[in-house]
Amino acid sequence: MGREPGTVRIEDVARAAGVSIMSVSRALRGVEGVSEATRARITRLAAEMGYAPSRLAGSLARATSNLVCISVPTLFDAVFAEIISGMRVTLTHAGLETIIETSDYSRAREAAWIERMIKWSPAALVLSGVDHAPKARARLESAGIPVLEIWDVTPRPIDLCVGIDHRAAGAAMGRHLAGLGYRRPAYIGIRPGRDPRAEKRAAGLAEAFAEHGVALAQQRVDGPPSFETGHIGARRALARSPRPDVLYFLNDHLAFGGLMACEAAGLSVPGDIGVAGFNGLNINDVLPRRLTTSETPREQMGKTAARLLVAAIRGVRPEPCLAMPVALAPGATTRAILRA
Amino acid sequence: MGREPGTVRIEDVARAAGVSIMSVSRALRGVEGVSEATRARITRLAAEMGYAPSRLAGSLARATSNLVCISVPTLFDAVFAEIISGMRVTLTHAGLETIIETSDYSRAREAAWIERMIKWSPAALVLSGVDHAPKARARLESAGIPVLEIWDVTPRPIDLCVGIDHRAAGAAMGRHLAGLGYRRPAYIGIRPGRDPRAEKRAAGLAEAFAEHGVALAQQRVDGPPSFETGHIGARRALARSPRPDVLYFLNDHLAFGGLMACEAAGLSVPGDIGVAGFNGLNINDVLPRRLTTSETPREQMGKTAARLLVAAIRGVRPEPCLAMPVALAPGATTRAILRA
DNA sequence: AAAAAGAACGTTAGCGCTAACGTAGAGAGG
DNA sequence: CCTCTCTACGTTAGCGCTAACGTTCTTTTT
Repeated sequence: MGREPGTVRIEDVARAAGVSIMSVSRALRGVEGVSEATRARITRLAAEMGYAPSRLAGSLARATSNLVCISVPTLFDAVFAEIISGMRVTLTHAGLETIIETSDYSRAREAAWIERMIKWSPAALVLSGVDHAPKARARLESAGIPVLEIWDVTPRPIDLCVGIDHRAAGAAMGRHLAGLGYRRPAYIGIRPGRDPRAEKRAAGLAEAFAEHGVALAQQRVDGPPSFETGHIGARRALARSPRPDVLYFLNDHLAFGGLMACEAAGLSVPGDIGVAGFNGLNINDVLPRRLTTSETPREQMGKTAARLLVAAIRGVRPEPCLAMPVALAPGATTRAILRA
Repeated sequence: MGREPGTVRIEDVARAAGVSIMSVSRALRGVEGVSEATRARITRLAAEMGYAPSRLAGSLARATSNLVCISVPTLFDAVFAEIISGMRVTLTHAGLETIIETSDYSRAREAAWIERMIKWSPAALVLSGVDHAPKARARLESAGIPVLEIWDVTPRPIDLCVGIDHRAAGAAMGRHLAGLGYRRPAYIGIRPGRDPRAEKRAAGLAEAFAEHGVALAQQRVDGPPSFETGHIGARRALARSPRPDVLYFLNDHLAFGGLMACEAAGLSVPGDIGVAGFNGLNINDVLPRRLTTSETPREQMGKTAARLLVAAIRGVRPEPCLAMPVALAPGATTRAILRA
């Protein structure tokens, strides 16, 4: 309850300007109901006095804050940093503040965080993916807060979703690789259940190869989705018999680690084995051989998502689900043409 | 002002429990003044009713929130993600919520953000580096909010600082490289003024070489601190005459890009040219030749910083400035021994 | 010129919570 | 038996702001 002694309150500005606090409130919020002359005087005075309107009080009075709470699995992967970066421009422009959480691929952590965030009366919530704890989904649907799901798509989003079709992306890569004549594919990923999007891509890949009567081998590594994990996964996959002829990694991080492992094992890429990743990270721009990958529009996805979200916050309900394009980017780590 | 219809208020819980709202408040906050039986009953009821105490109202009444606002230059670089990750564990455990901002290496953006954050009555602010806009510093000193500066050190922090001595780290690398016989060093970085810490490292390196009467060449690239920027910078540096015999990059990202550029140019590393970076990123774990670099304790720094910050929030003033160790990590991208 | 309309303010009543203080009743001490 | 103290509550008065509704006073309309 202690009122900070140095704090300038709206009342102080009102007194100094010789008006009521409502005029100050209206003037500073840019709301109608004050003459331009008065508004200018108040604005100047407020700046001089170093008045900073309390968001706590304002949000409490309006029963909603300008916070947009964003949950991503991790920030170690630049992918989510890029999506967030894309969103921020639009959100900041709309006067919204962002809170970021990293769930470390845990639904329970995401659910607990949602519970905490609701207490802030946020303007909106942004979740990564479309697979959430059932409790969390129920809570959100009853809370009436706009929810945006990013990075994945579903026909039944909570409110809005903007993402990519991971299964289709995996299938596209699968068809591409199968078309190049690969017949002993292996997927290198982390423990199942951690990253649902990666599982969908793997499933898509498996589907595509299944059309050729080929089964997908899987090599799981218990660890974070890192360079090192790809390195380990590749080493293990290479030790298998028969040796895979192409490795599809969870993402480009793992793929790069895997590429290093293949070369360290004395294998020629793509001569002896193919390597493919996912995302189109910028490490690709400096590699002597570009990684075969699928390019995802992270920044653009963020921008689009934020635009839709701002509209939703303002009461517009646009199309509920938007799928962004994924571009297959054949590189030099897989064959260029069908091998006879 | 609209009271959301579905919202459960503390009053609703109080009525249901047949007690006053203060008992509910006390019970749920774990404060003394309620019998254990009553507390248990209230806690159970609150959970059943789905009551979520409003942080807005609570923070307003207390005149301080549980928000810790953290500003970092970028999240594209995993370095800051790791520092944040280290801090979060401790902060979350202490019941603090984190807000993250990326300033994109702009003091003006940092200053504007500080201004916005003050309106939330945060429990503390965390800034990256010790070089801030003068206005921002003044504002913070008068606001009475605990401020933690991370990633760099200074004898005169705003409140607390936990970081590393970048000049010393640069000097240590300089002495190491000079000791290996390198005499035509070049620093590859981004536009001066963007990253003050990198400038300090470059200055340290220059100092060390100056002791041998050697001047440091500099190659600046106008761009983000990325793989690509290192690639471009290295290409340009290699075109110079005389050609440098060792390249010290802003960080490991640039260094890796530069390493690729050197190899693409047909140079042998470390035979023809040495390459050194900074940070000790985990990409190093999968490279065929480890990059010569300085390892920084990011996660540990975050943990330590958060511990100090929590203490400061609770009113304890520990040592104001803490320097963490930086470990020189000679790799295979520089000579192993002095060349005759 | 009287009535209606509109601009530019001010007043009132909260938003949902907590600090500080008040109070009733039980138990202890003399 | 009467204080005294302590526990377990309740009551009061805000925290700093905004929505909704008044109140002037000027301008427009008929």
